[in-house]
Amino acid sequence: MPPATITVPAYTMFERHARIFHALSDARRLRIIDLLRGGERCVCDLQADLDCGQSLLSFHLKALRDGGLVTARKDGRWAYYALSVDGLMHAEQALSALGRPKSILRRLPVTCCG
Amino acid sequence: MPPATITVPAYTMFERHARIFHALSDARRLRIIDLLRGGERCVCDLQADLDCGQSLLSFHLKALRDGGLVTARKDGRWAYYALSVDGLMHAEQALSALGRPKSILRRLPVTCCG
DNA sequence: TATAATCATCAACTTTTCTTGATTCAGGAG
DNA sequence: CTCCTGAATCAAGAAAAGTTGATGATTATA
Repeated sequence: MPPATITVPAYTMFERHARIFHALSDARRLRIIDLLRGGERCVCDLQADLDCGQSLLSFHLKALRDGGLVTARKDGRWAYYALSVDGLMHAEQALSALGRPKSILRRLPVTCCG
Repeated sequence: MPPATITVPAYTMFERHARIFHALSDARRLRIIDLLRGGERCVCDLQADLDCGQSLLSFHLKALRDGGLVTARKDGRWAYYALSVDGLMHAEQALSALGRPKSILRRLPVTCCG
């Protein structure tokens, strides 16, 4: 019998980064992040500030978790969310890489057409 | 006759930033940006590297234009795209603002529940 | 002028994401 | 245990985004 193999979805770097930016691509989620800039908050507290349904908020918090932008902590029957310094750092690194020129040679005018 | 008024859609800062991040939220678009890191490129050239249909590429280039991440220039029958330094800077500013603590006072533990 | 090439846009369709309301689960209070 | 509350998850529908192929505008080339 062959050894058991686990098939891991092979995400490219572009897919990983796209996932992070997707978490940031919604105005509601940016508002949530803005609220969390003030420090850790429980969900019911966020709900009051955002004036949106509970399940909708939960949906967006999940999107932020999946993107690694926030961390969740349960205490009793409350859930506390906070910004993930690591996640934000990854996002900044991904973004700054996009603007970095690839190589001085490649920057020379490309004569593909015309 | 009352003076003509132009109704401008009132985008919040969050909506503007969400639009920028949305442009970055797709792996294909990140690949395009990566190709443009090497310098300005015409569409037919990009198409060869991306191995995707022409109208699809055009669709994604439009998304990048709308997000302000790239600039387009027409020369004869060719269109040349390049990274927008301004656009990338805006994105970086938007992102770094998200991580900046709002105020020392607000960082004190919030006692909303429990 | 006629032809072919580049690229944007449109229409139709598929897939993904968002939204809402209901259900479920876990923990604390009575 | 039973009831209530905070929060995640599910199911179903609405909205948005992605994909494909066709059409059209513009411009170089024969």
